[in-house]
Amino acid sequence: MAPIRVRIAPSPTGPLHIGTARTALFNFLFARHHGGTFILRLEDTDQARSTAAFEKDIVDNLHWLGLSWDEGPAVAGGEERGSYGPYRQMERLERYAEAAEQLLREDRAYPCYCTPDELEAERRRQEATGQSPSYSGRCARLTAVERRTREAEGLRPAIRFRIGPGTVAFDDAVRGRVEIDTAVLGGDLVIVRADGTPLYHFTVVVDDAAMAVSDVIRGEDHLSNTPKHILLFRALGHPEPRFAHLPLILNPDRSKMSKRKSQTAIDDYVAEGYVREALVNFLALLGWSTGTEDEILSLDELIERFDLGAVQKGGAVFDRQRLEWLNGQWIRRLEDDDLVERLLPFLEADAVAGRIDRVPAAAEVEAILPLVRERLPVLGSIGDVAGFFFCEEVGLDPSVLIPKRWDRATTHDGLQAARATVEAAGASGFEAERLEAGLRALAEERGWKAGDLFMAIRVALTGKTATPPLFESMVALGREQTLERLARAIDTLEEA
RNA sequence: GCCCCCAUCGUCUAGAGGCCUAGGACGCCACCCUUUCAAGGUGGAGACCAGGGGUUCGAAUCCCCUUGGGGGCACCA
Repeated sequence: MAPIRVRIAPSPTGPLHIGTARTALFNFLFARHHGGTFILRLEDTDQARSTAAFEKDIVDNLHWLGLSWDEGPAVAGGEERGSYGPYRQMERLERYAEAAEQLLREDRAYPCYCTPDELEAERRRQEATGQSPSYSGRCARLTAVERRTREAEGLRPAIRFRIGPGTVAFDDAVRGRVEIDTAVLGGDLVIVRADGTPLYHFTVVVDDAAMAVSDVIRGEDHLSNTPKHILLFRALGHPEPRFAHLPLILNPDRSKMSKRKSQTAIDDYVAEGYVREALVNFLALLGWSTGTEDEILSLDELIERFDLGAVQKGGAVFDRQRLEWLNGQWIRRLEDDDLVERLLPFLEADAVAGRIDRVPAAAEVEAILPLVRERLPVLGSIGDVAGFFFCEEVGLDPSVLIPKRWDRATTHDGLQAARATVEAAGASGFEAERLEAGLRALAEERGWKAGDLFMAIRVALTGKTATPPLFESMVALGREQTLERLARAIDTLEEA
């Protein structure tokens, strides 16, 4: 059997899309599971929409996800590796020209002089009469003389591939046998534009053939196009690869996931603080499952257990809540120093945005990790959860400062007593258990509910009612800061 | 319109004829833990397996039809 070679072939006409990432992942898992080769090919023949910035976004984010490829551009705009290159379609133009030439020579393709306007009009007429849009084949039987006449008129032809009668069948790895009548393919297919640039259905086949791709694993949106590809493989005299069409990722309304209805750019998820492990884990389980009840799976585990045959046929709705849960699971599993390193950029962003006053050192972040770890649904929440540690002052709203069951006087009283207690504990007593014991004793002595006292202190120190554990937070904040913030809260109550 | 694909809790899914009075996870609800928020633990609600016909001793699982949903039909990818 030929070696396993699969590819992901994004076009740099937009940022890396969730769906593309999922297709890349499945190709990657398949290749790694079988010890095959994973290829990245950039389909940049749509020059009007392709940009270097999108290429960078795609390549960088694929790297970020950890989906390393064996052949293709190593980095955006950079060198390529692999012996089947080049891996950018705009650099493969001669090959398409040659292949088109071959098809022309064998009369499996022909020049078509119809203009876009004429074709558009034809399509309109067909739709108006309830027919399905299909090229009439007007230029299919032009004689050599007729062609010369048109050339003499200065007309530049597109090239059309002849779609013969019959039915094309293939065995899809996830769907089983699929048969499609070629009559339904829309007529002879344009493979090269009038300006000489090749079209997708053509380049994909020429390249998959040239790159010896063994398995084409892609989204279900290509299922209906597969017969065109198979016909092209045959015309080119190349054995066709195996096909596997993955179920689509869906918007909440079950339509194909789109930018309009969902957040589709991987980069946006990165920016919010989703970790690669969670995204990969989540995407892998969208449309595939291990058949067991295991849900938290690392990339290595996914590789080991991946099975194309176990892929679901129906589309899967992208459920953000489930992704968020998985993200929390993975954040809890990261090593301390790793998590710190991933948190730092978010703190830097918070500082730039003025949400915190300074960027803490790695050691400081590591020190509060136990306090914040299980409170981070995404890395980007670090500012909300722990920002008060890195602010000079905290915003104090008297109405929040005063606990529900307390009034202003009690709160003032409570904070003053608390401050005295903390101060009396001294530097040596500034330790979570001692602080808690001292403050509990204070509450008891004054007949206060400990929870109320703690809440007043919590808000005084953090400005919020939902925070990491209080006493550990006091320790992390330091004695001086704690006393200072308590004093400021007391002042605030006096002024209000 | 035509063609293709699909169909188990709201969502992701387990299920390859008897183990299913359909299991797990997310979300939701309750309780426990608890200084708040999380996390964690326990329990619960939630699917007449889209509907109807077959096949079979027996069907979520096989076949057919219907319905519903999705995708594709470009000189986009």
